[in-house]
Amino acid sequence: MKRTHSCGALRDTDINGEAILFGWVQNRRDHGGCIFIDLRDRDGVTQVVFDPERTPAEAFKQAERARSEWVLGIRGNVKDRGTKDDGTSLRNPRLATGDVELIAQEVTVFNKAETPPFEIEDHIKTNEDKRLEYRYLDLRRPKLQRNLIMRSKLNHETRSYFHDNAFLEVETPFLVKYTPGGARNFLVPSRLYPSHFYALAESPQLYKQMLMVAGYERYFQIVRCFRDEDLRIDRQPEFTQIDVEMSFINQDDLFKMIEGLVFRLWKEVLGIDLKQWYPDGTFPRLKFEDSMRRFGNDKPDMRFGLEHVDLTELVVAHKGGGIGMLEPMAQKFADGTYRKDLPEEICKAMVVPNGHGFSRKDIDGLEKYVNGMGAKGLARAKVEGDDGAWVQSPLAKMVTDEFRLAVNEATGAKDGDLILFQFGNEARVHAVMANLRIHLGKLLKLIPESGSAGHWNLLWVVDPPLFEREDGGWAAAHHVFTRPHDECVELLETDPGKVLCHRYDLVLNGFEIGGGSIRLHDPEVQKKVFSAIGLSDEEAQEKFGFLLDALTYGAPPHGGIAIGMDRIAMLAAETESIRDVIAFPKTQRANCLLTQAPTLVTPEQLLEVHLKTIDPS
RNA sequence: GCGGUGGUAGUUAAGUUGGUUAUAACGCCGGCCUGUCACGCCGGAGGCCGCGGGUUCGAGUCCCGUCCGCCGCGCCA
Repeated sequence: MKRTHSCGALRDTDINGEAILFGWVQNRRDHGGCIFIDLRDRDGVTQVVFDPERTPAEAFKQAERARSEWVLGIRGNVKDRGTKDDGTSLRNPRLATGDVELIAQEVTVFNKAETPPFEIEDHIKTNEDKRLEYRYLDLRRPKLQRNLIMRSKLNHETRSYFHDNAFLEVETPFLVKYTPGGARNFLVPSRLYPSHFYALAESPQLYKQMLMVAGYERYFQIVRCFRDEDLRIDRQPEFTQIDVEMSFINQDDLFKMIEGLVFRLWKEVLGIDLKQWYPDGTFPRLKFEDSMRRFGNDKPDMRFGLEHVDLTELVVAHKGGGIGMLEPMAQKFADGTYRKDLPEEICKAMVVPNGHGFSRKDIDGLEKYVNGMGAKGLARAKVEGDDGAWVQSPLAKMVTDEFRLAVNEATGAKDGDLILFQFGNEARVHAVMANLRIHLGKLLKLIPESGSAGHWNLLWVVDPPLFEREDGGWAAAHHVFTRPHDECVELLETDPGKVLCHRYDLVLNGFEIGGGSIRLHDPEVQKKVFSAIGLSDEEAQEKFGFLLDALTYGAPPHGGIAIGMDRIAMLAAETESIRDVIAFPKTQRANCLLTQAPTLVTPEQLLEVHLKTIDPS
């Protein structure tokens, strides 16, 4: 018996022909006379009819015995589904093959099946641990099959696009030298060198730069990366990047190349023309500083408003505006402890239009939410009447009229609106307000809980600072080979916090789907960067010596980007978890419920790699 | 590391102030049924209530510990 069609192939044009289908029993409906079996493969489902008047007795007996998930081969005649006696059609418009059915003539049972722990259907609700334990069954579900088929197309189009644009696909090592700083590495003990370890590559970053030095000019790779950090709904310990690096280009050239890729993927894989939103083929650019000010993070979801308003200057001008909690902060700006251009503390507000609909209980719920984010509370005020009075607000009794009116004006809040405030540590306020904005966006149904709702908002976030605060000093906010803006180079020594750099993130509907930079290839500037973060020449040499050496042998100007394939697939599949686009994902505690990895190993295995383990208790 | 939430039949869930034999739906098994397509009807089997301790005459329910799933914070250059 040889298969002639997939289970999703038959159409009314095949009527009166013969077909042989192989697949799994999706469903069996026994009517005492007729038996219907829905046969499923990765391509679809076809209804097979066992009719005592048209099906040989031997095949009919097989249908009586068959059960869910048995693997069958069925030869039969393709027939129109016809009509009922009253003339209504028996065709099933919900099925791609619903115009036809297969009248079984011969059945081969390739395999029987245990009753699966859950049904192989999209609509069945099963907890994720069970799904992961029986992942090979979960993966039979049409939804997951669609996701992985789509992901395969993303891979294919990505390769095709880069080959069309003269890129070379080059593989790089997974077993690499441990590099301190950044993400935690997985360690792999060396058998040949006692006490020595490889690290699993957290990305091919340094290798792709060396490929540029080697003159390969255009490199890409769809590559697995490993990071031993705690997991999230969009993070796995091993994940896939589209890794890209180009020589002799500037930021605009790189953007153009990646924009072309995203346009192509959406067109070819999803059938969506992004030109309807981005007619000139480019994505908008938003300065990091503006993104932080308006949205509180560097990956804003701009499908909706609820923008933040920075009130720090007002707080300072009004010396706290009568609100005791704001006074220490105002004082520190006044006496010069805090710089206005690099504030350590800020005050932000967000206006909920017509927020009077929020009850005390609703707002307490919001406060509970932000407290979970590390906030100390949620100051709020409902604006009422033509004079903009604040009501239902703990601030109302303290606030001066001048400050209240100034805040109303700055935020644009008017009668019926609700203002929410956060103040304190800059990073904390941004983070809390950014999360609160998303939370409210979903609560107010400005964006869906998950998914695009048919709206793809793409942008570049550009020009972030090169350094971030750390323990009173400065640390590299990105990798240390990020090129500062030329006009900022002298600030490296005088005012590192003000140095901006050629780093960029690609953002889609509030998810960072890619990030990269133009690299630093001038050894003099590189030294100044190391110096600013307190890294000595020796330390730099120890950590990155091989790349620093490489850069001295004629490095071309170069830059690149890494794009998160899992996140793109997740967003494109309109699913809320990265696990739905990965065939064999791990749990949030990085367990594999299917194989039980990680496991203990025997003393002999440990001895071979020269390790002793310590009982954590 | 921290916070939240959950773990009861194969699966998904309900289970009241602690109180008789722990429910339901789907699935499974058997019977009936010739047009269903998440078929329908009748019947049946199926339980370490995550695990370990404690309180109590009595624990699915209360307390302590622990393991696991999920969500978030920290972390992720």
